[in-house]
Parts: sequence; structure tokens; C-alpha cells
Amino acid sequence: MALAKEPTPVSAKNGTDQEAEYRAQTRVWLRLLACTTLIEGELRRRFREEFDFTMPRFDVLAQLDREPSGLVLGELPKRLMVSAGNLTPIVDRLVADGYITRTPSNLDRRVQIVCMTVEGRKTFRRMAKSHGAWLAELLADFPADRFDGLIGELDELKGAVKDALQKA
Amino acid sequence: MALAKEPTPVSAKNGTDQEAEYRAQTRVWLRLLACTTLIEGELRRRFREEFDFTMPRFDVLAQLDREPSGLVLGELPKRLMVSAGNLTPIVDRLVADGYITRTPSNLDRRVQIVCMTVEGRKTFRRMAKSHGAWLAELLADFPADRFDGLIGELDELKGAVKDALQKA
DNA sequence: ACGAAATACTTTAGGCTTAAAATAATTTGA
DNA sequence: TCAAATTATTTTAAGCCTAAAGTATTTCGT
Repeated sequence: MALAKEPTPVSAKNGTDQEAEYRAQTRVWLRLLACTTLIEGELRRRFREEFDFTMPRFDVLAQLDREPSGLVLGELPKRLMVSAGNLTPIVDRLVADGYITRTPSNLDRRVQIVCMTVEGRKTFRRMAKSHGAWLAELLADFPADRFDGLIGELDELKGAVKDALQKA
Repeated sequence: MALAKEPTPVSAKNGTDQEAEYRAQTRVWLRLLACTTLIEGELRRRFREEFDFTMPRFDVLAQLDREPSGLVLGELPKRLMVSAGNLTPIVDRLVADGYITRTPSNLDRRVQIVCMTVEGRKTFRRMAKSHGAWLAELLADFPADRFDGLIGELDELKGAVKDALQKA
């Protein structure tokens, strides 16, 4: 079933079946994208209106909230699945605003440790509470007894995509 | 079950149960975001490497491919769920590259009609074929007999979120 | 010991995205 | 009729995002 990257994959299916399969997979992708875009747009709007904050900034704080002793800066791009260069100005501004600190490591002068401040933690907790409530509101009409099933499917999907990326 | 936006919602659940429910909904959201980010990043990378193209540009062509007689420009922001201002430079460049045309309507001089060129259609079809194959490759490890179920769940999720947004 | 490779991070250039304000054309209603 | 509201689109300002190149520091191999 796995298709090669090269020109014409050897497939047991004829053209029509292959097209049909492409369509099913495209449908999954479009649904996924639509759900994410819809929710993300609303969350972004509320973060801006209620807290004058952005989601990337919130995401950084969320990572640091789980690490009382701080994090090596280089750990953030990995966890947040964004590029390192992207984080520089975001971290800069969080530092300037007093929500986090950035201190060079004594052991390795290339490395920096980022750590949430008391003020940052307070602000984060307030926003996180709203974030949870917003999600609860947006997902309220989805049957609660099917959450676990959906979570399972999405976990499996994520695993399948990761495996495929490994192979590529 | 629907939570009010105001300070303390009247809820039948106590604090602990509410927290647990928030967590389930947060988990769904994080899974959804992770899957989308993973797939989107890989598709973006391949579009750039193989075709020196971006996904937003592809998305515009995909809409126009379904409309042989062209589309009113204002229809694009709605279908693509992006802001109108966003599209101006993207359409500009697609016109400059010869993939689409933009012609003012004679009936209403505010309105513009965008339409794919022959060259645009040819280029789009080539890219769409790869796009389908890439998705097939990325989703190959997900059991084919569960696609329809997942599509159904995502459709329902999308509907639920849309309903919630309507109410808000 | 010391030059080369690797690692951590920043900078740059280019494109996407939004919200809000601006421009231009059309429609509406008194 | 004609001023006000509406509609279609563009512009602007600010932030996010990536890839690729640059800087500094450390580690590795000889």
C-alpha cells in the first residue's frame, strides 16, 4: 500500500481505484485542516481580545509552566514543532515583558536557560483557565462519550504520519 | 453543558470534574493541532522543493479549478477561510506569473473576476496529482477501513464547532 | 595541541496572516 | 435626488513562520 516517491509507483490498483483512494485521503486532510483552522482562528481572536496575547506566546509559556527549573532554549523548537529562528523574537518579547528570564549557562556559553517569572506564571494560569473554558465551549456540542475515541484515532493518525515521515 | 462566557458559569459539575472535562477537550485540540502541523509542514516543504510553490497559492488554484468560468474575487476569502486583505498579494503574484487573470466586472466596477489560464490549469493539475500522492504516502499507515469513520467524526466536530461559534 | 566538525543560537530575506483603516463604487431611503 | 450606508477591494502595521546563512562556542580526531 505504501507508495514510492519515484515517478510511477508499482501499485496493485488501477488508475480509477487509485484516484478514489487519493480522494478519501484528501477528504481526511481537508476535514482536519478545516477543524483546526476554525478552532485556531477563534482561539486566536479571543486571546487577542481578552488578553492582548498571541497563541505562540501562550504556547511558550505553557511549555515553561511544566518546568519549574526552566528549560534549555533549544528544547522549545523541538517541543513546539517550530523553527529555532522563529522563537528568537518571541522569546525576546516575553523577556522584555517580564514573563520569562533568559540566562546563559555557566557550563556551556552557547546554551541559554529560559524560565518563567512569578509574574509570568500568574499571567499564564489566568489565560490557561480561559483557554480551557473556550475549548469546552467550542467543543460542547460534540458528544462527550466520543472524545476518547476521537483522541485515539488522532493519536493513531499522528503515529502513522510520523512513521511515514521517518521512512521518507 | 454549554458554558457561559461570563465569570463563573453555572455548572452541574464540581471543580474537579470540570477540570477533567477541560483536559479531555484540550487533548482533542492538541492532537488535532499536532496532526495538522505535521502534515502541513511536510506538504509545504514538498511544494517548495518540488514546485517552488506555496500552499496558499495552490489553494487558490484549487478553488478556480472547479470554476471554469471564473470566480468573483470576493468568493475566495470565504471559501478559503482567510481574510480578504491576505489574498490581494497572493492573487497579484498568481496574475504576474500568468496562472490566473483578474478582470473587472462590467456590471459592477467594484467587483473583479478571477479565472485560471490554460497555463495555470496545466500547472495546477500536475501539482494536484503530486499532492494526492503525497497525502496517500503520509496516510498510508493509517488503516484504510477507518478513513470513513474518521471523516465522519471530523465532520461532526466541525459542525459542532460551527454551531458553537454561531451561538457565541 | 589544534584544526575541523558539530552545536546553540541569531540574523536575514521572503512570504503568510490578521485587524483596522482607506479607497472606490453602488445601493438605499428620506 | 442626493447624502448616508453598504459592499468590494486594497493598504498598512505588526507579528508569525521558514530556510539559509552567519556567529560563537565546544567537542572530536589526530
